[in-house]
Amino acid sequence: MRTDTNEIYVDLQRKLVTAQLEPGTKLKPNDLQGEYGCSSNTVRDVLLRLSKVGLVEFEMQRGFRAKASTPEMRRDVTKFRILIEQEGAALSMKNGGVQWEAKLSAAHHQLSHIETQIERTNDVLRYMDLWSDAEENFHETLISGCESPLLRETYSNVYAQFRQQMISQERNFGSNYFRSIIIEHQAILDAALDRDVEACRQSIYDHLKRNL
Amino acid sequence: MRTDTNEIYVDLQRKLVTAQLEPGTKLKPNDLQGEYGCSSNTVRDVLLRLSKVGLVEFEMQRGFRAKASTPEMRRDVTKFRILIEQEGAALSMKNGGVQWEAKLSAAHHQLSHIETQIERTNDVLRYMDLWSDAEENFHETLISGCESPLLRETYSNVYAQFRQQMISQERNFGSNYFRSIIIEHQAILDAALDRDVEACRQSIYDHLKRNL
DNA sequence: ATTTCTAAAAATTTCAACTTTTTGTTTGGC
DNA sequence: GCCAAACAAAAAGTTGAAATTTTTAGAAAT
Repeated sequence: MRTDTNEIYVDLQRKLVTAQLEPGTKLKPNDLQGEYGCSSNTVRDVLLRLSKVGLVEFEMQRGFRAKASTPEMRRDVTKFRILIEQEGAALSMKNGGVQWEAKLSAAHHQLSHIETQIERTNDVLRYMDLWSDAEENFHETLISGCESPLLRETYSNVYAQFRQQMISQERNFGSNYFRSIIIEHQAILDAALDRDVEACRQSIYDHLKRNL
Repeated sequence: MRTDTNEIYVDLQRKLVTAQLEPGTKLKPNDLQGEYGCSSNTVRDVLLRLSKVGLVEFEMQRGFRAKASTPEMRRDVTKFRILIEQEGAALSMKNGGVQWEAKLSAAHHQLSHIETQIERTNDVLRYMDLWSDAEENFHETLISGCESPLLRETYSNVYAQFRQQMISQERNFGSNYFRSIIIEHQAILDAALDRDVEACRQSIYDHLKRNL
């Protein structure tokens, strides 16, 4: 009846990027242990692994806490995400083949479908999880042709941290917001498929600059 | 009489970046436990923390191994290091004050002193540890004015991985080698102090391109 | 000879008790 | 009344062993 360790990892990860565990919260293995019906040591293991992604801060003899969120950190993670995503996209445009174009096109189609639904129904909550996955998938697909495992892994971490930092901020989730990002995602896709590196860099910047 | 956990971390880290633990080696907590007079679980903790830096690979239910080294990975880590270092240096040149210039100048002075010694005496081994520290310090100081904790942390990890990947390769440690890098480090310093972003980007590239 | 299956061995992960360190509170001195 | 030392409570880290999983190796079957 024990929860699989990997499920604990995934569950904690989700709680961290959705701010169910708010930034700065102390994460005590002993408290969390109860939730999952495992020993505190197992939780400790999971938290160490989450600290690799940057969602959790670890300090020797002082335990763990959900990574803090400050205006400076939010600007930092945004700047860094822009850098990595621009570079990854540029490399993808250089190296990517038709297959990359196809995958990107598909990812965008799916994302854009969900975003249109949200805009029409104005029911953000209902589609939030779906949208989250699709957004991440689109951005990761964008850089997926870069042929650099290190860059991709770094991006994946930065994206997670970005979510974590911003989620508590984004109270601007009206349908206006989605009208904007529909256009922004489209601009990124168009530039990418055109292999217009400068336009793509610009549209990535435009997409994220509200967080600077 | 127990070894402090942090010492275990530092010791393993050193063995990893110096290839005393060769890339790809399986790292079994049970084997290493003996070396340090602690339980295997403590070693496990340390290895999880080292996997955050990217020196150790971890796979669930399959344990740990020193990160592998292949030509592709060496190229990847080099490309990525160039990217991060160029960007960090550019930002430092933009944001850095006199203090940054002073620290950079000092770091270079120290490094250049050691490199001159090595070139004269041709006794690489004797100065290797000193040189390693000075080289890392110079490059980290170069980007230290970038005002982005994330970029600095990423660089620190990438630098460590770079070392790990290259150490087994660099059999080109003759005095020719040091003659070259003395010039290269000087070029980086000069460009940085001149705040000539393009020249600095170029000299960073020139410094690392041999590994591409 | 190659593949598949099974049993033993080895390695990894989990656990709950124990030790150390940190944190917070109370008490006593100034 | 304020600071500091001592104490108590809580949290973090460590341990050795048990439980689980993966790997290895040998036997049986195709």
